[in-house]
Amino acid sequence: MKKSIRLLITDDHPVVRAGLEGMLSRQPDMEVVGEAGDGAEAVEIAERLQPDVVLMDLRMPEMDGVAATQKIKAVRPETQILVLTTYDSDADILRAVEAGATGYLLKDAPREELYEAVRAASQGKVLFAPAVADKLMRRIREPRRDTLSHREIEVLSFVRRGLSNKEIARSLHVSEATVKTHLIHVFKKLGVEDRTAAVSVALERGILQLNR
Amino acid sequence: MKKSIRLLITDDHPVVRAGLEGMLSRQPDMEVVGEAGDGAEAVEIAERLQPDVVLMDLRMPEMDGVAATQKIKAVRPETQILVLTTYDSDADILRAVEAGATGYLLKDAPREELYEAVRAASQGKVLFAPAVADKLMRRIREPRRDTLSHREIEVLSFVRRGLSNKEIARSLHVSEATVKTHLIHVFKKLGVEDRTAAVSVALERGILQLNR
DNA sequence: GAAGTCATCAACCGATCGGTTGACGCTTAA
DNA sequence: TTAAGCGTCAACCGATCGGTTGATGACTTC
Repeated sequence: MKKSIRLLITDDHPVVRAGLEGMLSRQPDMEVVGEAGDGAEAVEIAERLQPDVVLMDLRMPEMDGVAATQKIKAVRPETQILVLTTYDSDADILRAVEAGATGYLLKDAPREELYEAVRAASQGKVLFAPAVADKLMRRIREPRRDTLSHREIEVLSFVRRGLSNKEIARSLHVSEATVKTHLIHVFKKLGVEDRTAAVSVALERGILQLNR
Repeated sequence: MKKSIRLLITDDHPVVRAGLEGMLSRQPDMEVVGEAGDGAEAVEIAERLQPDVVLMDLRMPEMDGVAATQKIKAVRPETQILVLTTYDSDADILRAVEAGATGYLLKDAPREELYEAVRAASQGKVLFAPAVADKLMRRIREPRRDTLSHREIEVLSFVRRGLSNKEIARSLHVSEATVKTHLIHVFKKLGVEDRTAAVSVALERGILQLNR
């Protein structure tokens, strides 16, 4: 008899946890050993139960999926993290991969795709949802002109809140000229022509978040 | 023996459908008679199976939850629609209620809350998640200064895409002065001082959507 | 040590934006 | 019918923005 894959499910929605639990525990070669409702809980339980694969949501209270992934990987690198989320923004995908995720699935994936992904992850194989793989490929092909620096993102986040260049300059203790320079760079990188479109594109790509 | 509540589950995520199915069909007084993956399917199945309560997601391909709710209510008004979604934007809530939803729950609701909501809905009782009720109350208390007219929303959606006033004027076949007037009104209604903040606030409140 | 990126600043330009005031016709609600 | 809201437009103003050129120093990377 094959040893079954020990799973930890992490998601802040009880409905989703129940769904995953039901679907996965019915597979003969899988076993759900725990559930967590936020990132902090996931880290704690993963350490205690040492699952083979952690299914990880990204947006959660307390600690988000990326941070939790990093912590789990730091403590026990052989734990495989399979990100399962609604969001397919470039920024989310990249951050998850950088944090050490073994795979990236979208929640609208059909059941079979999910099973396969869990099995692949348990063997350390890297597997992405087709839509996600697409995004990654495109990102690699076109030289990423949209890698904003920290400062640029910081300035853009003030723009999002409706501050003028002058106000941003005061907030950051730099001159207005500096703010303008940053923004011009942002426009070029994002391929837009004004601040409003820049904010819009940044939100779409997940460079900025809607809440705060 | 009490007659059990006949349920139709509508959600584009297989995982969520499985979760709801598992949780609800385990309740002695409930029975899941069908599942739908989009709005169009929901309308079709609801007509055929005549469920007591339809659990309805809002954002779905083909036909969104609001449209599906309207159609189902039009054909068979005694069907109770319980909206179950991730989004709690004012605009979403209002549109759902206007379409005839009997209740509005968020997906992060605990199991018990869900069970109660289904039972309440089956009797035609109106039930909202606490967070949702909060939003509705606040909306009623503060005179809604932010009810944008159709035209204003239209103009704002062009602004979001980064068009200048002149370009918007051309697109809508009106003068630039008109566009400016609309925008000034938008700023006042949303309580902001420039176009970028207006877009940002509109996105937060669900007046504009990120995609398209 | 050269090349590249990043953050910083200055001075200047024309275009655009935000705001005001005032106006007209239309429809809906009070 | 009076009021209110909507959509349309004009003319005008000062402030802001987008863009350019050019420059400096710090820090990596090769």
